[in-house]
Amino acid sequence: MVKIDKDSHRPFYEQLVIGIKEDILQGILEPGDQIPSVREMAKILLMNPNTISKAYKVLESEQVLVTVKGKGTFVKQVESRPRDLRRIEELQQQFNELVIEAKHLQVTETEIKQWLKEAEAKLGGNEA
Amino acid sequence: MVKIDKDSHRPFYEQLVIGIKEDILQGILEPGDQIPSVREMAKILLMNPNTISKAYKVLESEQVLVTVKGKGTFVKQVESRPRDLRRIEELQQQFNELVIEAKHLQVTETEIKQWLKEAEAKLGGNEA
Amino acid sequence: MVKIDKDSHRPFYEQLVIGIKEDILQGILEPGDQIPSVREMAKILLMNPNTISKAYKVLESEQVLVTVKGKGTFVKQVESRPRDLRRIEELQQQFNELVIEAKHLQVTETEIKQWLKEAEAKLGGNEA
Amino acid sequence: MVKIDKDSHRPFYEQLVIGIKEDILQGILEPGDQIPSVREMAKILLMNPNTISKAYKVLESEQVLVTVKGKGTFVKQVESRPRDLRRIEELQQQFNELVIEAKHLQVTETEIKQWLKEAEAKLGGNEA
DNA sequence: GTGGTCTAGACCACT
DNA sequence: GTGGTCTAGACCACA
Repeated sequence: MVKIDKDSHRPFYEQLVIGIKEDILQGILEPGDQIPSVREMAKILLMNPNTISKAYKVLESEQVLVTVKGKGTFVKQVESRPRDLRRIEELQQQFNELVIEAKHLQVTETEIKQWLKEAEAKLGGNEA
Repeated sequence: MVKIDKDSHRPFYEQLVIGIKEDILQGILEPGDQIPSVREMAKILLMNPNTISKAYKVLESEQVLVTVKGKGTFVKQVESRPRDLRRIEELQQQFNELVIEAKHLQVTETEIKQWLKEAEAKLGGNEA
Repeated sequence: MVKIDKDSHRPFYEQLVIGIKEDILQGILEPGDQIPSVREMAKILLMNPNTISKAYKVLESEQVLVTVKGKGTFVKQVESRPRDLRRIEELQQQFNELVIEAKHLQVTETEIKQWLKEAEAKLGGNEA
Repeated sequence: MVKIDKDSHRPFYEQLVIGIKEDILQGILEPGDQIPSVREMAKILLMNPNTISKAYKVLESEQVLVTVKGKGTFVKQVESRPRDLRRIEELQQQFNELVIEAKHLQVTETEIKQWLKEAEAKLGGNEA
C-alpha cells in the first residue's frame, strides 16, 4: 500500500494521490471504506498532517474521496459521473509527450504496448 | 513548429524541449540542421533568452543538440547510442501513473491504444 | 421528511435544522405538533443524539421549537414576532454571494428567477 | 476592491475567492490582467501568503485564474466552457435552503426578487 | 476523536 | 522577482 519516495522530484502529496488511486483500482480500498485519518496517515508516512490533508482534498475535488468533518474520510461510492473531457484531453496531450520522449529513448511502439498490458494486469482489470 | 502554451502548467523550457524533439521526429528538423540562436529564438517566441538557453542546455545534455563554438547550435547526427535504461524505467513508471489517471477518468484500454496509434501516425514513424 | 446527505459538506445538525424548517413550511409539521424526542430522532436518522440535540437547541434559539419540561418538544405557535433585521441583512449578503457564484457558473438572471418560482411552489406558499 | 472581514465566520480564503470573482464581474479585473502577487496581496490584506495562495489555487481550479510559475497570476481569458451541471445543481440546492431560511425570517418572495435586482445592478450586467 | 483554517518560516523551481 | 511545497504548531468546529 501507498509508498512515498522522499527522493522523488514529485511532490509528496501527489505521490499520495496517485498511490490511493492505485489502491482503489487494485481493490485494496473499496467504496465506502474509511481511510486512515489525516493524523494517522501522517504518522504512518512520517509526514506532516497538512501534506496528507492536501492530498485528501485533491482527491475529494476529483470525486474520489468524501470527507465528513468530525467523522473521517471515505472512499466515494462511484456514481457513474460524466467523463471530464477537459481533463481527458489534457491527459492525452501528456500521453503524446510521453510517446515523443519514448521514441527519443529508442523505445518502440511494441514496447509501449507491452507497458500498457503490464499496467492493466497490475490494476487487475478493476474499474474506478 | 514549436508552440508555447502560456496557460499550461508545464514550464516554458520543458515545452520548448518537447517541441524541438517533436519537430525532429516529424522530420521538420533533420540531423545537421542549424537551429536559431538563443536570441533569435527568444524573439520568435517572445520569451526570455534565459529560458531558451535552459532548454538548449537540456537538449545538449540529452545528446539531441550540439553547440559548436562560434558557429551555432545544430541537430545532432543520430548515432545509435546505448539505451539509457534508467531513464526508460522512469518513463515506464510515469506511463503507469498515466494509466491510473486514465482509468479514474473512465478512459478504456482501447482508447489508450487509439491514442498510441494517433501519436505514432503524427510522428510519421521516423526515428530519433 | 428530513433527509440527511452524508456526502454533503454541510454539518449534519444544520441539515436537520433546515429540514425541520422545510417540513414546517410545507405543512408536514404544524404549530403545536410534538416532534420526536432526541433519542427517537437519533434512532430514526441513525445519528448521534448529541447531533440531534444541537439541532433542537438551534431551533429553540430561533423560536421555531419550544421544549416543555417533562412533556417534550413542540413546534411553536406562529406569533408575529418582529423581523430580525440583522439576520435578514446577513441573509441578503449571502444571497449576493450566491448570485456572484451563479454568474460565474453561467447561470442567468432568468434561471435564478425560475429557481425562486420552483422553491416557492415546493413550499406551498405557507408562512412560517 | 476585495475586503476581508476578520470577524466573519467565513474563512479568509473564501472571502478572497468571492471578492475576486465579484471584481471580475464588475469589470474591475479583466481577462489577461495580472493580479497582485501572493506576497503583495498578503501585505495588502495583512494575511499570510499561504492563505492567499490557497484562494488563488481555488480560483485556478475553477478556471477563473491561471498561474504561471515564475511569472505571476492572471485573470483567465474566458473561453465559453461547458456549464458545470454538478456545481449548478449544488448551487440551486443552496438557493432553496436560502429561501427556506428567508421565509422563516418573514422575508417575502417580492423582497427576494428585489434582492436579485439589486445584485444584478451591482454587478453591472457583465458576464463572467 | 475527526477534518479545516491560519500563521510563520524554510527551501526549491521557474522567468 | 514569481508561485509551489513542506514543516511545525496553534486554534476552531463537528460528531
